[in-house]
Amino acid sequence: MASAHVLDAAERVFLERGYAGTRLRDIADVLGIRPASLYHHAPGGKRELWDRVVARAFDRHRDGLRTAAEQAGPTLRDELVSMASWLLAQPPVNVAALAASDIGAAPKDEAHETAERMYQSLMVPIADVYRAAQERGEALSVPHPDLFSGVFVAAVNGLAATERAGSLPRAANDLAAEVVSLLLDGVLSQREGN
Amino acid sequence: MASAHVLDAAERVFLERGYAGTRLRDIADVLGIRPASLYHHAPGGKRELWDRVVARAFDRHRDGLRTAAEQAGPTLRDELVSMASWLLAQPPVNVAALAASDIGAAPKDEAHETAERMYQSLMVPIADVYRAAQERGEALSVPHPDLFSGVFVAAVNGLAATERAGSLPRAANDLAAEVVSLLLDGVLSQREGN
DNA sequence: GTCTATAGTCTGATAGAC
DNA sequence: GTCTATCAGACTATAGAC
Repeated sequence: MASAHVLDAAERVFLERGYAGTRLRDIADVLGIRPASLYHHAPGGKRELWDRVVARAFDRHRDGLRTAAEQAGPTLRDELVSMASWLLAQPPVNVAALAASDIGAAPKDEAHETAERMYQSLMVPIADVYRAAQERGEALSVPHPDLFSGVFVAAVNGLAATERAGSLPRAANDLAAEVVSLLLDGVLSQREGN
Repeated sequence: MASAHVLDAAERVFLERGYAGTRLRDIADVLGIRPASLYHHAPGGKRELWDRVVARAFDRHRDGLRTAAEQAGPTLRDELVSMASWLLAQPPVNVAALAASDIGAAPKDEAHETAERMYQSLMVPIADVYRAAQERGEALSVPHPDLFSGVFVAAVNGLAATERAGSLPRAANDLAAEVVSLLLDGVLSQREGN
């Protein structure tokens, strides 16, 4: 049960309004059915839909980020640009903010589980490529991969938000390259890429 | 009406659970009063409490950021470290994510107003010091102040979130200096400060 | 797989006493 | 300024027909 079609609709609404702000009615409207019909696809109701949506989104991010890194060039910069592009191309709004809004509301143990899953799916893949680059001797000045990955994800999401606000009209690939350059080279730098 | 004490309680709960996830009961519990009593302080009910909390928080951020910049040294780096420190010392959780959770839920015109207020209070003060530094010839490689301010706010918030997750135990001032260094110098750089 | 009908609960809000 | 009592509406969820 709970076909991809139903989860797509649920994800769209949950991402836009958060868990508490979403009514079953909203999801049903997107599908063109009645709220009661949702219980055929997800007997556990609203909470089951949420859990499935979050789990699927995090898995997608983990796989997408890993694949993006693998398909990219050999340098940290190439890998990060590829990952940032993938993130920027992702569905409207960021999964992290979505999950964070729920973390405050959900029971403590469930919140912790969500936070852990987010960490594993978003931070770890980035920290991994960063750590590998460190071992290759590429990245030096920021010792902690976790610090970098946290800032990276936040920066890309912030960039996406700023972009959608309309104040920065330009292409997605350019944006990815620009934010990566900002993090790798810094704003004071004038050096050429690598 | 709506004393600071009441707004403090409301802000604490709203910041933690978001607008939709907050019940008047929760705010009343913090104050040790009954939900109905809240209507004496805010006749407009939940929505009025929210509006006052958001307006006050944004004003506080605008003033706090401006003051932090003024009290800091003459360089962009000093100003940004001061601003980052102030942001990191702010109440639990970030105002941006809070507002964003509401933007998806609120009516379109109100959402636009909230977004505009957030932009004016968070992005503009940072973009201002960045622009001034550009005119002094300090910052070069990122042409758009809006791009930088968006990434800056997001990075600091992401840093705060990562910090609270417990994986990076260290002092707040160090964190501020580190994230500013990351943005100004980049991770590949090994140069000394400016 | 979707529907109607409805139960049960929660929540925002109002009225009026103290 | 806070209370009790209460209403009206909205929401999740269930039961059972089609």
